[in-house]
Amino acid sequence: EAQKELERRRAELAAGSGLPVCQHPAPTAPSPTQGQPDPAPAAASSASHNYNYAMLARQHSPAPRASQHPDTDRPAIKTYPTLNAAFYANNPAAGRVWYLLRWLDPMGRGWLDLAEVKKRLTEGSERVYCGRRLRQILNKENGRLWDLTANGRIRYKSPAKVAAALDCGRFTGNPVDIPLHVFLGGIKQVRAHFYASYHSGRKENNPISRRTLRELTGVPESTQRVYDKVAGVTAVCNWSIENNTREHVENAAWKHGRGIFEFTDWQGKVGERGRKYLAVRLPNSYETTQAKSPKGRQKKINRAIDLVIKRARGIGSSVNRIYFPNGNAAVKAYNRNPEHDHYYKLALPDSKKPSKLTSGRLMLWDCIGAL
DNA sequence: CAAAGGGCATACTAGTCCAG
DNA sequence: CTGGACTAGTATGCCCTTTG
Repeated sequence: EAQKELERRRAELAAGSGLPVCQHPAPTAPSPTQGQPDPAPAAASSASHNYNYAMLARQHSPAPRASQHPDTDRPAIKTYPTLNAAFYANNPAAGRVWYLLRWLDPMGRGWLDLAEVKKRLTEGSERVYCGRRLRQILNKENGRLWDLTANGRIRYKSPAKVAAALDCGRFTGNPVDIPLHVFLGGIKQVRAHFYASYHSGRKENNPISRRTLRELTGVPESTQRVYDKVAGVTAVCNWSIENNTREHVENAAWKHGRGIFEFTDWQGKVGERGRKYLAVRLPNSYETTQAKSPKGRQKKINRAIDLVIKRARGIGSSVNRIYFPNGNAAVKAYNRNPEHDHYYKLALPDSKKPSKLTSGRLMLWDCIGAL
């Protein structure tokens, strides 16, 4: 049946060597404008703006928003993690379509011929839905993510407008490239990559607990693990090393409860070989295969969002732990404000031997405890 | 529109483990 | 009642997608 046919096509895409995608406005060459502000206009910007951007795009030829995925050399779509989280929570299918619309409009005109869109997304190598399903999605988000106009066009909205419509606030972190084939795959894959982009867009991949991730992305812990596998996110196990003087033992026990355990440093990563330390497990940190994308127009988008949404900024909840790449930075920060636990990286991770526990890497941290 | 099948997301429990 | 992650299994119900 058609269901099977769809499965087959997706399997092909997943196996995807070569990927016969997008012959026509295909942004194949690496963009010379990469790293420059993204010339994609806000969808609702004036006609003259559109004209200028179009000229610009024509001069520099390749697509403004689409870039090559460095790992695979396959085409990718620039996405915004904040938006991805909002799409995830609201309507991932529509989010997928919105990104694909931008992909299908490499000039960034802000509108597309509806018939053409339907054709591309329901037939051939970019097929993601059957005609009816696509219609449902388009109708449902009409006025929110795009406008279906009387003259047979679809005018998709700018990132800022979409952010306002979804009420997701300012864009944080870096934009993230998600390979095109992900958008052409199953909805699970799309959701997984929307989730993973949170990790990819973070500036430092410091430890962060599953719980916090749930609060930030809306993805429950068990689902995060599933998505990690789907989207190629790997967890790094983090342990904090405490000194094992009597005073410290009591201190650590008081602070961490039963979470402490004894760590024997056979390899001499911390000090002399074989010495024993108290250790505490910190939250995982995560590594992804998705590539960061240049910030481009993000500042402008955020400014536009601010015109719409007024919202308090800064750290909302109290922070207990702060992470630093090295001891110097931690000490400096600690001297400024000793009210938090300051952690810094102790040893380079052992990348050779995956442990039973993590099936991945291990990172050791030292802690300058809060006063 | 209605229906249907299966995929998918999610929650929950229970238990385990804490370098190689 | 202070850690945090992971696995596996079970259960449930929604959603996705297609079709009649």
